[in-house]
Amino acid sequence: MSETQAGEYIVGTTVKDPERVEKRRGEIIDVAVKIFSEKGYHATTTKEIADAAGMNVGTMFQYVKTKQDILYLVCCHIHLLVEQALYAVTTENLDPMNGIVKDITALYEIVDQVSDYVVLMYQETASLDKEARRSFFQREQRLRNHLVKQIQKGIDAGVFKVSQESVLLIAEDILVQSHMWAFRRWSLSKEFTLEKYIATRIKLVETLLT
Amino acid sequence: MSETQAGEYIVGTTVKDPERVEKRRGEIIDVAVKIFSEKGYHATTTKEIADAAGMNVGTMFQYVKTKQDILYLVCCHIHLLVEQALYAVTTENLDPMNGIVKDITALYEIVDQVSDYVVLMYQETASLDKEARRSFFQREQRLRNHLVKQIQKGIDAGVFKVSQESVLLIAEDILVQSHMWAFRRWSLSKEFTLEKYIATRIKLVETLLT
Amino acid sequence: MSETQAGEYIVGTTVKDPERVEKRRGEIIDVAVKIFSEKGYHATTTKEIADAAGMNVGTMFQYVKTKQDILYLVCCHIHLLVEQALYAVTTENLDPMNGIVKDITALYEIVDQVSDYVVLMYQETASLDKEARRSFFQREQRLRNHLVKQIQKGIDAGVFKVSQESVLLIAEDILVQSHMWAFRRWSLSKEFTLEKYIATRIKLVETLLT
Amino acid sequence: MSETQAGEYIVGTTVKDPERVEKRRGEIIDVAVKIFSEKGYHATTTKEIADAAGMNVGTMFQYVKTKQDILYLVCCHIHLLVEQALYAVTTENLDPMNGIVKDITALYEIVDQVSDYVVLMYQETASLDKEARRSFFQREQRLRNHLVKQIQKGIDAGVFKVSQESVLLIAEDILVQSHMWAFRRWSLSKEFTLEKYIATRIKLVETLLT
DNA sequence: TATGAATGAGGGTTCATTCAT
DNA sequence: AATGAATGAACCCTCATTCAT
Repeated sequence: MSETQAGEYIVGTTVKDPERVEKRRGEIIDVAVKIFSEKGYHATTTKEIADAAGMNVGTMFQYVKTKQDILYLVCCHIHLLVEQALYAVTTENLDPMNGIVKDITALYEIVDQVSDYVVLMYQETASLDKEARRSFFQREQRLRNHLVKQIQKGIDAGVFKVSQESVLLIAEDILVQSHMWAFRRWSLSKEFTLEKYIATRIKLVETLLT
Repeated sequence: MSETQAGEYIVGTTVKDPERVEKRRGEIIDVAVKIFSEKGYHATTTKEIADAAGMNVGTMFQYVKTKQDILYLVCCHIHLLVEQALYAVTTENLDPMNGIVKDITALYEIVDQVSDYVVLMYQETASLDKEARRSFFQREQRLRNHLVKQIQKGIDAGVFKVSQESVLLIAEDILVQSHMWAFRRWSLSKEFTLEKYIATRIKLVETLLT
Repeated sequence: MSETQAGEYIVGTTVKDPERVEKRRGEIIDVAVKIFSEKGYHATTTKEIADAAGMNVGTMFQYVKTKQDILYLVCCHIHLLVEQALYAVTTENLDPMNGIVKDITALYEIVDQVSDYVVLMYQETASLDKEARRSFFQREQRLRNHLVKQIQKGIDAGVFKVSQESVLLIAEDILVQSHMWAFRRWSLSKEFTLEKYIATRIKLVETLLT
Repeated sequence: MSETQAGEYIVGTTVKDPERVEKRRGEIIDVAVKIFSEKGYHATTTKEIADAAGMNVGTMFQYVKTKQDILYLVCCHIHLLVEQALYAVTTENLDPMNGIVKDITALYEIVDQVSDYVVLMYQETASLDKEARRSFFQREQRLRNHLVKQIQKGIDAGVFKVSQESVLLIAEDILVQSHMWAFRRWSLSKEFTLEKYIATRIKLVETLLT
């Protein structure tokens, strides 16, 4: 019944101590995320990253096997930022509609905060190889499933009136529409502020769900 | 009142005969679109393109100034495929809802046909420089405005009941959701066929518009 | 008794009419001399020259066999400018010293006028192949011999008191010192105007010769 | 009072150990000087230099940023050869004329030894960009100033009778006339051996100075 | 574990020259 | 004689990765 066909992509290292790996990779990710989103993955040099991380190239390549690994770590990191922001909102005690509204708000706000990173994630995901990409998609799926569950709760509670097949699509839409705020900002920001965007979105989702 | 802030990005050439340029560029685009969508822009060599186009590298670079120019031509070409498919449907004599439905169907069907290219367009747009990207976005805007007009007609006819600010968003959504069928196919195709996707989308858009 | 060991280097052409060749080459030289002295021989493109000459590349290569031919023509042209300016002064009726002075003055003045070209000639002469270079050197020799004769006249007249072996060197010096005004202008112009340079030179040459 | 308008041109490197840089650059210069003077700067390939230096291209480009940097190093190296040969002669205890004679002899002898390199330096100096060229000229000026001082000593001692404005010109001449032995060897060697050239030059300079 | 010099294949682009029209 | 598109070898430089210290 598991939806994940395979294990997670594992980034190799020659370093034994897992804590050190975690810490060093954190340093790498922190700078890589910034440089990648400024110049793009391909235009960024491994040396550049190492320098910015205050680390030697050789050292960096002990915590990571390839440049692509860094991209994978970065993509996962960005995704985690979004995921954690979403999971941080408690919707337990709310009625379903308010729950969804809170989720959407949280989602769109975090995307707004890290929109450069979201754009990066969208564009450079293609530079991952099959394995890494699949593994990354699993994470994305996890997030969507969270939204599906939220909507399902509303249906089960008799509050949302929406066909089963629409549920999935609406969940996908909520997600993609948060990303849209990043990757179509060049178009949307001409007409919307974040607040107006969220408000309009919420109104539309209410129309759809009830 | 013009929405275009600047002229179109012009791809340079040293060849004087415009017809020849058109023809030769067509040959370049045809192969580049395929290779790019198979291997990605960065992984593709200019020589590879020239070879595939049955052309000398030097010759190719007379019709194009940089590798990026090829990408721009490719992106525009893909966009044009979508645009033309949309403009080909006649919705003149239809009632607004049927018009939108026909538009959506046409849009989603063409995206389905060229979905690899649409993904390419999404990902590699970032590799264009500012000028070229802006110029490309103008084209995208043109397409969205077409949808806006279609919706507006429905509103003016009193058939669609939707706030002014939602119009733009719905138009953007229709567009992005066509792209979604390409760039989230890995997720959507688990649950949807194209037909089911279109049908569900239409149902949702009917809910929204009426 | 001829000092030229071999014939002149001949620049090839496929065009029959010698007058047309002369005229067209004149057009080529006129622009090439300017572009070469602005950007240098290697940085200049044959197409650039053809364009500037209002000529097609193909056409140009009918009046010239290689790019180097253009350089050769240019070098000869520049040399001719200097030579003609020198030959234009009449020193027939002057006493030897005044003759030399007039020669020097003419020489230095023309070099001043075309100093960029002289620098070009000095630097790019090396880009000529053996044949062309030898041929060019013959022209240079011709000019030096003119000066040798002038000095000799002074010696024969009993006015100049200078050893036979010095004659040649002094002639070479007069020539090179005119070039110096071009190729060491970066140094000389800090202390000298053209007039002062000429005056000082004349004083020195008077010391040497008398 | 400083004659140097700006700092020295600095050749970039990514290698940290300065001693290694010195050593490796020495290896590069040694082969480049030879290849350049055989084939000319433009006709020489960076790979050719690296190969000849028993170095990887990539390695070479860690000690040098551009091909032009190699040319700059080469020009400076050649200039240094000349400079050091000149500074090596001790003229302290000699009377001014003998001092100058010793300087000239040393200068002309070293130029004779490295005449191919001197020609190279003359011709390719133009291929340096503004910065590098200016920096190179500073070195040249240093050398000339050394000669100026030597002459000045003679004037101060009352041995040389020569106007102030001539001093500079004579110093420049001594320098250029040493170079002449290289760049007009094709003409001079027909009539002079090095010894005869030096002897004649010395006689002329004596005439001028006393 | 950290350092940083070495590696070398490869990539985008240029340009003198030719040749069919 | 003029045109201008075609050719393709060649060039400078980069950069992910390794490995000896």
